[in-house]
Amino acid sequence: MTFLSIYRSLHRHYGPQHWWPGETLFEIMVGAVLTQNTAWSNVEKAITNLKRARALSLSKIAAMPVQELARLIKPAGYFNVKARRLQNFCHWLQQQGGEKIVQQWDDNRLRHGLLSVNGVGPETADDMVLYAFERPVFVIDAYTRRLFARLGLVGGDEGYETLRHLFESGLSKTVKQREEQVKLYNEYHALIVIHAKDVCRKRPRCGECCLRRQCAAVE
DNA sequence: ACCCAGGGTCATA
DNA sequence: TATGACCATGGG
Repeated sequence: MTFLSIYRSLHRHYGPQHWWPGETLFEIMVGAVLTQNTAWSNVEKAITNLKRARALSLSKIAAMPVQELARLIKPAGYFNVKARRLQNFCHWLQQQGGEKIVQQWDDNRLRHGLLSVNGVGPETADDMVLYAFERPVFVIDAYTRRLFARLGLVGGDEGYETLRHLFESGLSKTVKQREEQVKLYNEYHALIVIHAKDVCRKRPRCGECCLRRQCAAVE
């Protein structure tokens, strides 16, 4: 089995996912913070609240009292933490001159810039880099670790960057074009998440295919 | 009633 | 470097 053959199997089974759910670049970035260790259905409620309050914009979130922001995003959980994180991120983005400026940066500068924000870790940054800015980085999340550890392609306890490079180099042998990489990484991560949810709901704690925390041999 | 989710930070050793 | 505590809502 290879990284590419597994992708093909997932794609054949589930079909294209067209991620990320979100209408604008900014909405995708907000969603990336809100979905930290949280079910997407809860994030949707929070985003709906922001839209209804006409608060889903860089300037609004940056200027809003943090308490008010926390109230709006409450359904997403960890609302006090995430309100601070969202504002940290928006303040940073404003200081850089906004999306249009940051969009012109090269991949590495963009990634490191995002990572410099308190509350934006590797996965959140890469969600933004891949899905909002359409740059070729492979997103590593808990499901990805568990699934590929199960399949025996990785150990599972590697660091984030190590894993990311394993995936990227494993796929770059056949997919070399930058835009093709973006599409592939985009679909691949989406398929992994869909697959994990699918398998887990069907067979909780089966001890074999299930990717929940307690099922997985790793962790 | 329990398990967990598309993580990240901070304090401690 | 590596653990552990902490954050919190809502669905299965």
